[in-house]
Formats: sequence, C-alpha cells, structure tokens
Amino acid sequence: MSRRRAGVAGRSEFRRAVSDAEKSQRRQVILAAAKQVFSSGDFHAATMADIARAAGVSYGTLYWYFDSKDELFDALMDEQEAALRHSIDSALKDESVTDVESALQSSVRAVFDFFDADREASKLLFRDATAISERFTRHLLTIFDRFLGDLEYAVSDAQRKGMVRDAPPRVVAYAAASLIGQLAYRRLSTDDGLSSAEAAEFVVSLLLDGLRPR
Amino acid sequence: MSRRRAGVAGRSEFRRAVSDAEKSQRRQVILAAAKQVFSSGDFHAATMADIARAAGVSYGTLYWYFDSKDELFDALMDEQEAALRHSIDSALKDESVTDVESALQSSVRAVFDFFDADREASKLLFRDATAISERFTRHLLTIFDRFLGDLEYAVSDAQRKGMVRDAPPRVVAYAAASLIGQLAYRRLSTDDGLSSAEAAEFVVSLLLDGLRPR
Amino acid sequence: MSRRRAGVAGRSEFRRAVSDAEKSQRRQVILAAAKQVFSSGDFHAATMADIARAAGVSYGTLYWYFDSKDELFDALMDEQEAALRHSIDSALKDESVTDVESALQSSVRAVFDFFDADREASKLLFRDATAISERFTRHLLTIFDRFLGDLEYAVSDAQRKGMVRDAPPRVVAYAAASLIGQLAYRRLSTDDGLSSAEAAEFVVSLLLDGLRPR
Amino acid sequence: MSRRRAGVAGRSEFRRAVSDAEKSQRRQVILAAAKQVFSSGDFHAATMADIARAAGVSYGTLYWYFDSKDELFDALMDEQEAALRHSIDSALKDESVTDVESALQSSVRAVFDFFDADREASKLLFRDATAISERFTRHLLTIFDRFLGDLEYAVSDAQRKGMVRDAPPRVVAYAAASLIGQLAYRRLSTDDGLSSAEAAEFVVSLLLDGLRPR
DNA sequence: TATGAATGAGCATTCATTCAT
DNA sequence: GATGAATGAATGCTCATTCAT
Repeated sequence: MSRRRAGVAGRSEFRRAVSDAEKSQRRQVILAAAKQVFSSGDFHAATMADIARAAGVSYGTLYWYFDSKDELFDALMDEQEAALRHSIDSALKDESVTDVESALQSSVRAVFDFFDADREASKLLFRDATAISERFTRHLLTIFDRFLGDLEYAVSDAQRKGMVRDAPPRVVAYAAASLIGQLAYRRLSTDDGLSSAEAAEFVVSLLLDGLRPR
Repeated sequence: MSRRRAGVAGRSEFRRAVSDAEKSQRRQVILAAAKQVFSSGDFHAATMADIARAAGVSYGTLYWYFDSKDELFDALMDEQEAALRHSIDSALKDESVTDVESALQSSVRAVFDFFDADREASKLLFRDATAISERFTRHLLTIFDRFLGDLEYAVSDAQRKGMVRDAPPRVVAYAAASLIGQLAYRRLSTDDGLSSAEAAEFVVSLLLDGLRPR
Repeated sequence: MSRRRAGVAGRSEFRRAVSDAEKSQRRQVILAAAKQVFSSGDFHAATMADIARAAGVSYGTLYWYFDSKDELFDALMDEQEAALRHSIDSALKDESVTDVESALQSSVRAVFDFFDADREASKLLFRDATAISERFTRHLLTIFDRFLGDLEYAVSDAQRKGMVRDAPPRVVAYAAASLIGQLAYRRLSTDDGLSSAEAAEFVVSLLLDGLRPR
Repeated sequence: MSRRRAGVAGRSEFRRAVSDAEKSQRRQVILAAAKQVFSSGDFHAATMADIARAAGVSYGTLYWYFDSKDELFDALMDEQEAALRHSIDSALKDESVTDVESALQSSVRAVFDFFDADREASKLLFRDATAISERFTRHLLTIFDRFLGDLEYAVSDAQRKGMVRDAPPRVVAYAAASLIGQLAYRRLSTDDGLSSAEAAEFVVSLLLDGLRPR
C-alpha cells in the first residue's frame, strides 16, 4: 500500500479522486463479495451483476478493478491459496513442532482449522473451481501442485531420515494430499465429533501406521 | 419424463416404425455422444447442439429421448455408476479373492482398471459433475455415498474380524474412498510407471500398514 | 355418410381396413378432442400432441384426417357454427313463433340455451378464436357476418312491417348481435339467476323498448 | 421487477450516464413499438425481436426496461386503459354534460373518438388480449370489470333518479358496455357514414328507448 | 391406414463486456 | 474514477409437420 497519502495535502495528484488505499480497499470489498457469491452456487450461476450487487458497486466498476470475470476469479483463488499457505506456515513455526511427525500433524491441523473457519474458502478450493472450465481446472491444479511439491519434498526428507519407507515420493505425497484435502472437505458437511487436533491425529496415524492393529 | 408417453397407452402395438432395439441403440448413441461432449469441458460448455452434432442426430431428436439436458446428464451419470459397479462386482467374484485384504486389493484394482480404460468416465465422475449446480452435486454425492456405504459395511466387517483397528468406520471408509478415487484420477494424467496391480497393492499396503518402516 | 357398408360383404375394397363409417367416426373423435383441448387454454397452448393424446390416436393420424392444425381448427369452427345454426333454425320452426317479436325472442333463447349447454363451444366461438391469428380472426368474422346478414334481413323485414323504427339496418343488426352474443357469453361465467327464457325476454325488451320507464 | 434495481440503493446519484428523462423517453419508444407490433398480430406472433427492431434498440435493451415479454405487455395494456379512462373523464368534465343522458352520450362519444383516433389501441383492448393466455385474459377482464363497475354505479344512480326502469343494474351495465364496446370496434372496420356524435346518439337512443317506433 | 420417430426453425431469456457521460 | 445503459451472441427448449415402416 502506498504511503503517498501521508504526504502534503493538496499535492499535484488532484486528478485522483480516490487514494491508493481506498482503491485497494475497494478491491478487497469486491473480492470479498465475489467470494461470497461464488461460494454459494456454481460459477456460472454467479453473475457479474450478483457480484456488483453484493459489493455495493456498479457493473462498470468491477471492470475498473478486474479485466474480466476470469481474472476476478483468478485473483480470488490466489488470495485463498495465500491465506491457506499462511496458515500452514504459521503452524510450522510453532515451537511444538520438533520433528517430521509433529510437523505433519501441525500442518494437517492447520488445514483443518483453516477450512473449519472459512467454509466459503473450502467451497472455492474444493468444489466450485473443480469443473468450471479448462482454465479454472488448470488454476486449481497449479495450486494443488504447489502444495504437492512441498509435500513431496517433505516426504523425501522423511525418507532420508528413515521415518518413511521406500516408495515413490510423489505418489506418497499425492496420497497424503488427497487424504488431507478430502477429509478437510468432509468436516464441513459432517460432524464426526472430532476436534481438528483429533482428526489430524487420526490422519497422521493412518498415514504412518495404517489401519491394521499392531 | 420421457416424451414417449405421448403414445397411446393400451392401444395395440402391432406395428412400429422403429423397433425397440433400434430405439435403445439410438439412445445409446446419444448417451455416448453426450459422454464425449460432457467429458471434454464442463456441463455448461456442453451444449445440446454439440451433443446432437456428436451423435449425428438432429436437435429435436435429443428431446425425443430425453426431456431435458438435466435428464440426459442424469441418465449418463447413472450409466457410468452402473458400469463402475459392474467392474467392481466382477472383480470380487474372482476366485483369487479369499479374504478381506485380497477383496480390497481386487476392488481397488478394478477401479483403477475401469478408469484407465475409460478416461471420459473418470472426467465425468470426478470432475465435471462436481461444480455444475446444486442438483448435480447432489447426484454425484449420492453416487459417492452409495460406494461409501458399501465400504463402510466392509470396514465394520473387517473390524469384527480383527483385521482393522478400532476407528469410526465411516471416517475410515471416507478416507479409503478418497484415497482410491484420487489416485485413480491421478493415474490418468500422470504416468507413475505403476501397473494397476502395483498401484492397488500400494494403496492397500498404505491403508493397512502405513508409511512408517516396520 | 356412405352406405357402402350395406353392400355385399367381401367386396373388392379389401385394401380399406377401416370403413367409411369408422373413418367418419374417428374424425368426430378427433374433433371432439380438439374442441376440448382448444377450449381449455389458448390456441397456442394446445399442441397437436395434446389433441392426439386426448383423441387416443397418434400424431400421424391427425394428419391423415386433417392437413394441418389450421385446417383442423377451421373444421372445428365450422362444426360449431352449424350446430348453433341448427339450434336457431329449430327454434324458429316452433309453432309458438308467430310474429317478429316472438321470432326474435325464440332465437335469442336458442342462442342462450346453446351456449348454456355447451360451454366449450362458447369458449371457441367467443374467446379462443378471437385473437389467435389473422387467419382465425377472419374465419370468426365470416361466421359472425353470416349471422349478421340473417339478422339484417330480419331487421329490414321488421322495419317494413313497422315493428322497428327507421335506422340503418346493418347497424341495428350489429347492435343486436353484439348484445345477444355478449350476454350469452356472460351467462357462462356469472349466474344472474335468470333462466334463458327470462334473459331472452330482457334482451328483447331492451332492444325494442329501451331502458327508460314508460 | 425491473433490472434497474441492480443499481446500488442508498449510493449517491451525483452522476448518471443517462438522464431520467431520456430513460423515460426510451421506455415510451419501446412501448410504442410494442403497441404497434402487438396490435398487428397476436401476442405469440409478436416476438421480442420484432419489438426491438421496431423500437430501434437491441435485443438486450428490451430487458433492461422490462423483465419479460409478459411484463412489457402488461405495462402496455395498463397504459392503454389509462388513456381511455382519461378520454372519458375529460368528456365528462365538459360543460355540455348536465344530466345522466348527456353524460352517457358524452362518454360513448369519447369512447368512439378514442378508438377512431387510435386503431392500434382498439386492437389491443378488443382483440389481441382476449385469447393469449389465461393470464392476459384475466388482465383484460380486470380492465373491463373496472369499466363495468363504473357503469353499474351510473345505472343504479339513474334508476334512483327514475331515468332507468327497474332491472338488475349489473346486467344492464353489461349490456350497455357490450353495445358500446362492440360498436366502437365495428366503426374501425366499417364506415357507417356516421360521425362519432351521431353514432353515440344512436346508441343512447337505442339503450333508452329501444327500436320500436313510438 | 396408422404409427411415432425424426426434423429444425423459431423463441424468450441471460449475461459478460463496452463505453458515453 | 465511477456509473449503468446498451449490446448481441448464445442457449435450452417447443412443436408443427414429414415420412419410413
């Protein structure tokens, strides 16, 4: 955000009726409205008119901030990804994270917490974007792939440390990501009676030790 | 509701311009065309005109066999589910299936084989229907739920036999279904170098014994 | 109706699976179905499929008996007109008809009775046909004009006999026809508590003596 | 419901791409075009494309001003009714109206003049709306009923004043309305050689004194 | 004769995007 | 910067009519 507003009043930018801060804020308002509209129904059902109405701006204004519906959707998705990443990163910085297993558990719990707290986000990342069009499928896959890359790296690392048995790291990472994602999604519609910590523990124990009784 | 009801019930059917076999066959042609069109893009992108063109029939003919785009899509989804079920059921009747573990492995392999052989089906069952509309999301969930129910039953059974440790059967079933489904879907876009048998073995070993080296 | 059926059985018309009488009867069945369908809703809402269904025949059969929907409608209208005419003619042959006034009264009553007894007919003649298309409007006007001609002749005659004051006969006839027709139509939706005879008497007294108290 | 509600209520209206006057004017242009198109054919024959073309606006613009074809038609009918009412009300305010008889005569003449001057209006009010659909039939009947109510009130009043003999006021009103309406309509297609004043006089004399010579 | 499957032009409506003000 | 009126291509669905069997 620019600080130019802090400068001398009456500067030469008199042609700009709205400050950068206000612009940025309005952009956020639109994104928030879009998030709400997109997440309640399918992508096609959400019209630009709906979004404008929800945001309290006119049709035309939408196009001042975003070049198209596609771009608006892309921006929204990027924002959600960043928020999820931020959640996970924060969790990993916690002092309770001491080894691979506790790191995995913290991450999974962060994912669960994130979607528990923001159901709209989950609809966007899990449901709406999945089949809307080639374009959004690709965007979603890109996001998923980035997480997958991180996980794959972590799996390889764990294998080096002897915590995970020998298996193609990418397949393992994919399996883990699927499990975590689907269960996070499931939490939204079904109440297992499990807290996010308990659910995370289950996932980790399933991944590490399987279902067979010892 | 089909238009065919327009015919006169109770009237003799001593003559018919087109035999039942021909009608049924043409219905299949339309479904096949719809499958192809729906699976290469989302529900909205697939127009009735596209489907008619792909099927080599006229626009109106579509509406002789199906009352609406929705109904056509529903019929298609039902057909795909039935085919997948048939695959799994056949696999379970194989003589090599002797216990819970081999049953699980055979089923998973059947799923992998099914989608390996029919990529369009996978797009329909995994991708397209998910975000189309409330209605189709519900249809898809119903299908998924049916498989889930079967799996849950199997899990409970395995728990009784001491093959699976104590855990909420439905959550376990959901985890297993997610894993199997997502990996089946992944096979289509990525070549792991794993045969369906090898992949199935990996899934089963992951589910039963986890990733931790013994 | 042809009498050929009365001839020797086994005649050379063996290619005709259905006798003339049966054909004629089926035609009537179709017309009756069309009458019902047309009179319950507007012309455009009534589809050929509806009529076929109501008649218990197939689409194609309709076109065996009538060349088009328009022609079917025309035939139906002609039939209704003939029936109404027949009613009036019968009434005029009654022995109670002795002069112009009693003739008028009998006619009006016949009209009222006709529509009282056949509400579907009234919908066809008064409502449905009125605005369907240029074509049907013209047909309707033709029918109305024929009645108008008869009335005009009667008015002129009455004027010659000194029963009706001097005024353009056609305008008078039109006024009378409008009054009779509209009141006949009104009887269908509103119950005045007037019998057809009483209502006819009111119309005649209004036409002849007006509303002003003597 | 109009799309205009899509705008943001409560937001300042300090600027407007198009003035209210321009909007209102364009709405009138569309209504005028619709009147012309609807009155030259039935409701179904008049397509939105026809109306757009006649109005010189694009297809979508129609929907900016009216939410549907139905709503457009309703608005048109309401406008016509208001105009006719205005005509009659003006006539009744004329100083030549001194008693019931002159009031009746002025009203009838106003009706004749109105339709003489606007043949499209007459087609809408007398013909087109009648058979379009349940919905429009109802709209038309409502309009007719309002006039009927006014007339009935006038008839009762005249009866109290001894100007009209004893008879059910509603039936009398219906008869009068029918006569006036039908003759107004007739004037459009046939030239009697009667001015609106002469025709009105005939109608009033017929209604009050009947056809029988004194 | 009768059937009903097949045809395809035609219609109301939606909605992303543009642009004059 | 902001507005909202205007645009018009695109879509699902209907239905009178034809015709092979």
